[in-house]
Amino acid sequence: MAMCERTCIHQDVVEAVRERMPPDARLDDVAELFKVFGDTTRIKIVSALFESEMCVCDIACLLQMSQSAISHQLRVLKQAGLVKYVRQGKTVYYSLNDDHIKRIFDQGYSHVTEE
Amino acid sequence: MAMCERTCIHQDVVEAVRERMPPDARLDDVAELFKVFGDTTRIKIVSALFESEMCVCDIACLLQMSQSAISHQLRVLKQAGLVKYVRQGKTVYYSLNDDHIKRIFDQGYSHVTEE
DNA sequence: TAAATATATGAATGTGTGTTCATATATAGA
DNA sequence: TCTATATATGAACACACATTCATATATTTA
Repeated sequence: MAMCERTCIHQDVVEAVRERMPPDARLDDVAELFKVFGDTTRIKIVSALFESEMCVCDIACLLQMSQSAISHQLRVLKQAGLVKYVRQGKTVYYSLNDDHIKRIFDQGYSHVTEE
Repeated sequence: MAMCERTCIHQDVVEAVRERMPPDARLDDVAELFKVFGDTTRIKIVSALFESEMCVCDIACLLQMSQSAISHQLRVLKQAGLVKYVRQGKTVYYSLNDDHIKRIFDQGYSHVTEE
């Protein structure tokens, strides 16, 4: 049985880190946010919306995926507060909610390209 | 049956967006990276390592989780190239690989706090 | 060399999630 | 009002994944 599951090795370090870390709830929110970006389909939708607002139909066409799959993922993006939409007759146009999203994406993008 | 799964509504928009979007492989990499950040345990480990390098034992102690669970997640972080480690006797000290990680985290963090 | 400790890892399990399929809803036009 | 089209959504299914459990490996110390 492992000793270290009950006792820390460096109590002082652990205490210091614990005090300086953000509260758990905050970190959970951060993970939740990144999780939304952590899907191929969703990141492609976001990437597309950087260029132009788009209707569901066109996104499905662009990504060669079913309309249903796109709708479901747009729902996730909407619930995360990343996209907004405007209805115009039969079609619904989606766009990004703010440009902070672009900054988050760019940081990730530059990380994978700088290698 | 939906018409829009075969035909785009705005061909011109779709074409323009397609041309300006990054290649699929790149976007897959970006999603993969964000997915690593998109887990509560991993984001807490990363957040802890911002403060100090730490051994597996202390991380487990800090997060009140099993040593095994932490080891498994450190493996994921290592495979993603986010952490490095140094062995010192029986203990292994993990630390962040570069400070780009901090910038990515900060963007996500400020997004969830600015609400 | 034997015992203790820190870490790593494979298998199993339960849970989460993305897509599909079928269908419902909403709007426009005939 | 009936039909066509664009979108939304619930259920089902397959797959991914995080943790646990048992155990292996590595290193130190007695």
